Amino acid sequence: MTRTLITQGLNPPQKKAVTYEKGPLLVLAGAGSGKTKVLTRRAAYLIIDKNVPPDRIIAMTFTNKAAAEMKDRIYKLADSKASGIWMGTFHSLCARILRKNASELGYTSTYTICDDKDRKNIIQGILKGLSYKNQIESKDIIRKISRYKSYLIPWNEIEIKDDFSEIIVKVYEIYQKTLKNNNAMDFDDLLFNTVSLFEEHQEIRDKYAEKFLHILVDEFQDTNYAQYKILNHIAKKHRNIMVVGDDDQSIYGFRGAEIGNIMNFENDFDGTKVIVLEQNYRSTGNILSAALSVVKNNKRRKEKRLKTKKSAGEKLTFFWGYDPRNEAEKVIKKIFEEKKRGKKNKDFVILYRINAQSRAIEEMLRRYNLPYKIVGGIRFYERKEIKDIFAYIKSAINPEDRISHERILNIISGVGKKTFEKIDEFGKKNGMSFGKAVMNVKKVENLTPSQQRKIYELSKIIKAIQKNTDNVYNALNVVIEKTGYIERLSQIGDKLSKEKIENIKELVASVENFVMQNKDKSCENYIREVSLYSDVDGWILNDEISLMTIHNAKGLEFPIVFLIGLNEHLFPHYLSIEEDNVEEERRLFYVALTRAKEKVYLSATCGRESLTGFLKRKPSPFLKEIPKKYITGFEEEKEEKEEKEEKQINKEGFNSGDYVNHSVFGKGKIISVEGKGIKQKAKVNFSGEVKTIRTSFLKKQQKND
DNA sequence: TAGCTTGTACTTTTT
DNA sequence: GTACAAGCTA
Repeated sequence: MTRTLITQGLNPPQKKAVTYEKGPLLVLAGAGSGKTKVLTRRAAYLIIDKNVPPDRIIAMTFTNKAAAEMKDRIYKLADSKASGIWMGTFHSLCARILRKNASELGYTSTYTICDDKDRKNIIQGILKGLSYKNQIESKDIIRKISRYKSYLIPWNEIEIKDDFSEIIVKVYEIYQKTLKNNNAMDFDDLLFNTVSLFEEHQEIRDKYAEKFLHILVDEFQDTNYAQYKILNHIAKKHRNIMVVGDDDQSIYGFRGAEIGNIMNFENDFDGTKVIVLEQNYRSTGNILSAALSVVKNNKRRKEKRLKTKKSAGEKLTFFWGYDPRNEAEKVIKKIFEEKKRGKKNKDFVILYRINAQSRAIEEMLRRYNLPYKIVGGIRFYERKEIKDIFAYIKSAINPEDRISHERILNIISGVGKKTFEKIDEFGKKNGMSFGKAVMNVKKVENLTPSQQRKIYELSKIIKAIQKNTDNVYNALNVVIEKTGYIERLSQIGDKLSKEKIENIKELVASVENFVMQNKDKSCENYIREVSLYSDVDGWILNDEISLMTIHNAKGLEFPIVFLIGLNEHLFPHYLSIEEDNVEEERRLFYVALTRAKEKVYLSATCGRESLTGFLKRKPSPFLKEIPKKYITGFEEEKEEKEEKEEKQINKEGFNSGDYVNHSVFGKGKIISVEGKGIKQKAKVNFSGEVKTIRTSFLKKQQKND
């Protein structure tokens, strides 16, 4: 692509940002203002127009998906000239730097990256060992430790004030030592250790600072202290750092994101040029105005004048659901209406505050046979069967990794914790890594002959994997063939096992793809990449309705957005109120609305059934912040009336023998009825096919219908 | 040591 | 209504 094309179609401030010459640059980019476009065009501009070698440019994003999209777009602009550019998430780029310099910190380059589940297991083990288990929850400890790490505070620098902080420091210390013993790091360590590396070895820091002529940072409002520090280090020499962000979209405060980083950038980097992008290209007028009216209520923000050239469009539409199921059913009704007007499944996204809210929607989508995809939630790579398979490969490449070894030992029937400890003890006595101890299992005392035989078989499998570590596809096939993992699953033969086999097949396909697309096909490279993958990343859009949390939706756009569960307690979440974080929740609401291009549907429930009866819930206070001229269907007084109507429907008596109608299955005859109220279920015969269905989904039929 | 059963607590957001 | 953990038994 030529110079003129690189700046073609850009508005003046965008063009200014893309072609900015030298020094620190802060781009305040409102929602939908072409943030990614500016970043990718600038990268292409530097490479093609300014002849900057691509490996001297580093571009940091927050999600792998954003990185993949940027990569894709830059290659479209600059072709193979862009190859070699450092592009990825903060975590993946740090992992890369650490892999090269691991020995300086006492790790090897094959170190393992622990995911959340590993972390939880380790912490729980430590709590058990210290008999703190009943005093404190692992969840709280994990949060605290993670917080300390994101502020770069090691365990031995924490001031002990009370019993609680004493426990935390103790657990933190043991946790770090355990990780080190396993040649392992968690997500926070990737950032923490990169800073340690730079600060303890200035010559290494200087090397990277010299190397990176240009630094480009996306979603700057979500950087935490550690990330900010990393940027400071690598920007030290050339100071060509461009950060793009929107303080109104800062929604990761709980993870240590510092909105102050964007507020103070100008102070920290002398001579910063500020460019503001205020032209929104995504949403219609009503959507943008509604979103801005809400976020305007935040005190801590930079004033902006975001505008759109699109027409006002339809108003936001609000509706009540009696309870989450009824709300879900109404969402689906709206989807069918929109589909009649020509919309496709992939045009819809259903957003919610917390993952648990997906259940009611999911159930209903399945009932109506609508294809959907949940983005986030249980991540593919955190599934048991996938972690098991990976544990074999991880054990082969990192002999210090006890966690993975313990996992694969446990798969063997007749081998458990006791056996693991015996091998561990043997290894420690003889100065061997755990992996080496496994290789010498025949010398371990007090094992039954069958245990010895089985573990010896395992050691042969590990050796076979080690012969194939340069190609992860071959290594994976060794694992599957030699362990008989799939055979064992198919012998169980239930629905769950079949699903697991499908997941493994999906894994094989994705590994095959990885091997085809990457020069470095090694197990190390593959594991390092996917350890940092979240579910959003592998996300391919078929014609499916998307379901995700608002957090996961950041950076995405859809023609039609449903935002459900707009109730007190849930949104803003009650815990965030306790933590005095309502402004962040309001920004989250802003992010949700600004995902929409054409239409926003908002909904709340009157409450939900609970053990103590019907629990009434008020609407979210954010709804009241939307001026009436932008929204239709929301009147607080109406709440009561709607609720009564819903109750009436549910009171309709259903008896066996009644003829009923169902919106999907059609006409049927009730065989039997069970339960009362909203939970009432009926067995219904739909022309031969008998189904059990909640009576709230049925309509009574007049005799001659 | 493994698998089954019972019980209980749950429910923020994620790289 | 689920997911996980602890406890019991074979």
